[in-house]
Amino acid sequence: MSAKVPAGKKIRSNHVDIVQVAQHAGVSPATVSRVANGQSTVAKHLAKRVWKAIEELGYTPNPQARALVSGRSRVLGLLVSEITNPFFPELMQSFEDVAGEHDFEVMIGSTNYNRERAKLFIRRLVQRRVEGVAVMTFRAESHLLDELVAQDIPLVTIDVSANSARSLVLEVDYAYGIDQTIQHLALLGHRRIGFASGPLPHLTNVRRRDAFLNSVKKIGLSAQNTPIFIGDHTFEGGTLAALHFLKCKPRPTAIVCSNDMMAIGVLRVMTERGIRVPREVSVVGFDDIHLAEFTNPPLTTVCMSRQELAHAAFRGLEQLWAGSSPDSNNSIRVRTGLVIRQSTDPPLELADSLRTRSRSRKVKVRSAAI
Amino acid sequence: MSAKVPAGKKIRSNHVDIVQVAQHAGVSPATVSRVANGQSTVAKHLAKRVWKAIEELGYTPNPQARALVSGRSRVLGLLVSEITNPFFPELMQSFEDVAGEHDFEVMIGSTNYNRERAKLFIRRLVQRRVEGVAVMTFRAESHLLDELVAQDIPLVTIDVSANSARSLVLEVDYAYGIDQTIQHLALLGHRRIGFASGPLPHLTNVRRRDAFLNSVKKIGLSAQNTPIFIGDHTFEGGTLAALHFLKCKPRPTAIVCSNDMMAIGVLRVMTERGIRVPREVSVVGFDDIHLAEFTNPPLTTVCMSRQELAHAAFRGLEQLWAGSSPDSNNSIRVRTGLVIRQSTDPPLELADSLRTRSRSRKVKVRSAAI
DNA sequence: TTGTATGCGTTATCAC
DNA sequence: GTGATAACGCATACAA
Repeated sequence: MSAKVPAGKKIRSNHVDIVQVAQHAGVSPATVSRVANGQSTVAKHLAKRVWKAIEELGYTPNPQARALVSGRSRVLGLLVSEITNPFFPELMQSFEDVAGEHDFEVMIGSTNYNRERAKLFIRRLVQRRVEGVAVMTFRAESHLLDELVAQDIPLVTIDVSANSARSLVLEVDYAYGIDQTIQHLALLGHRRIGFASGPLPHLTNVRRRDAFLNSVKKIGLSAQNTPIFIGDHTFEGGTLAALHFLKCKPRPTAIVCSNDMMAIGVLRVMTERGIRVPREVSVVGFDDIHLAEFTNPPLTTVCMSRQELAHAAFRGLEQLWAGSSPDSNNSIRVRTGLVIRQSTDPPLELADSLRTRSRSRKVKVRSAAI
Repeated sequence: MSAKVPAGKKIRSNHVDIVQVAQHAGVSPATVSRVANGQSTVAKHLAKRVWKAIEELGYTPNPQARALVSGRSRVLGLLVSEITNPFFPELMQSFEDVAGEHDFEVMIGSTNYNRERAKLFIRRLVQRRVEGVAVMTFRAESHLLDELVAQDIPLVTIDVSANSARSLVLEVDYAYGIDQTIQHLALLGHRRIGFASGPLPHLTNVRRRDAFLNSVKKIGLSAQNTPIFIGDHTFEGGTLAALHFLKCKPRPTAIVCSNDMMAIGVLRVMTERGIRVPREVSVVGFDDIHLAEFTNPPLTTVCMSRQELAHAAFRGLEQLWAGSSPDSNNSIRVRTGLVIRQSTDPPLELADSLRTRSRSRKVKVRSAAI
């Protein structure tokens, strides 16, 4: 008979529930549910009353209950490589934004190139009953995705396909931006262009390199004038690439990098050696990470729009939910485009005759593309 | 009597549920629940059998059902300023990691300094019934948090307190790192040190500035030798600050910035003007964002550990859940510390006599602190 | 068109 | 210690 309440136990939420709303509006819970879910089968005057009650009571449906009964969690997964790589934050934000607009929550995880870590995150994804996951990792860690595939969870990947009927791959059109790059360099007068590649086990890097090879072939450059260095997409890899190209004879007058971090590494070596960029050597990156605007000089680079990527990924998921036939067009294209900043100029030999033109070009901080 | 199944309707999950496990193990669902939740009141041999069944069937409890009945969503909110600011990704990752270890999911949102956006995110947080939120935004947008406070949701903030009984503020010890900085500069021989502040409406910036003022006073510098410029924590703000200090007479030999982005802006101006850093002017940042290692030269800066911040935030939430008395020690301290890289050197006047020492110092890429 | 009743998968409250 | 059974808040099949 003690009045003692089990401390901190019955702290039931102060949230209004559907029954209260129903009473307040003088209708049944079912009707409230229908109104809240935008079903048109409710009489106008009733719907109005229900909305009023909802407003007045500040009712917000309990997502857990909703998920439980509908079998749909309204949670998505987003897997990225590493969160400290400046490429990804924008992607994450864009993806959260689209998802949010469609009333989805997103669980974000980064592999940090660590299998265990990825495995753990993926486990949490399936436990949370995600309705789909965007694998924005540019890597073929397909066996990591097995658990997802086994659960038949819709999957959107980049470049490399998961082996699942309910998956779809985003095809990045590397060729377009790289073509622009090479033509930009050719126009400036460059005839010896080095390429700093990423690790070739990864399909994405093979594609970037092949696009490069293809583009330089188009403008008639020989293999000896298009040396390739295999790096690892890190800053250090960039420094190594720079040192490599510096030793090449003849030395390339322009260096195209497979990502921005390597380009930044190249920039550093050049600065340290007193080699002026772009006067003595032009440098081009890839990705257009936020940072590229703040390097010294600002980096000319190929932009792969994170926003476009994120939107494409979400659209892909939608297609999968709609059950698009797997063999139709289950790939979505994502474009790329050159952003010209200040790390490219005519090669030294041609510089004087073009100096004026080049200087005027430098005025614009960001010449848009895409 | 048609066999036609409402297409795509009854796609009930293929997840094993607690009842199946119970049957498989020959016990009641309640027992399975107890085992799964680690209650010690279950007989050993039964527990063993249950675990076996769980393994064999690959059972994972449905979080939605769990949340529904327990009233605990196991979801946390994390609010940051802007995701493209390199300070935050690491913070986000660390926070997700701690949270994950404790079986919490986290919803991440960034304000982008946009009220509407923040408002929207916060609404989603309360709809999702988050059990707590970390407001890592360094800003006093307290009225934005009203909705959270009204719902009595535990809140952890930085520097500035939310007006809620269930909140707690992380006190960053700016003074420690800034003291180290000034002493480092003084040791190098600097007697004229400029400070590029962030916008002063924000308490965090006031604190940083005050810490600076305090530190320079300690080494006996006059106000005229410690000019202050009020910037805005952006790259552009940094360039403005640099231009300002360049015009000061006497010109400061060292510039301390309230954050790294401004320092990077300073670096840029100096490079453009042909003023060598650190030979002619030393530059120090604040935050130690990832990027600081890759600037030219690598930036000496004050590190505020994102990991420490994230852990502190989570600990704070735990304290709040435990119901620590609000007046006890409801503030948690976070340390800072100087990371010496290569953007600081003795001032030009003293340079020759110290050249050797300075060069040897340059060898280490990252001299740790904290 | 509206209301009633059932079930989603789990934990909590009882008896046993 | 263990097992029935009743919530949790909602959507929905079905009855009205």
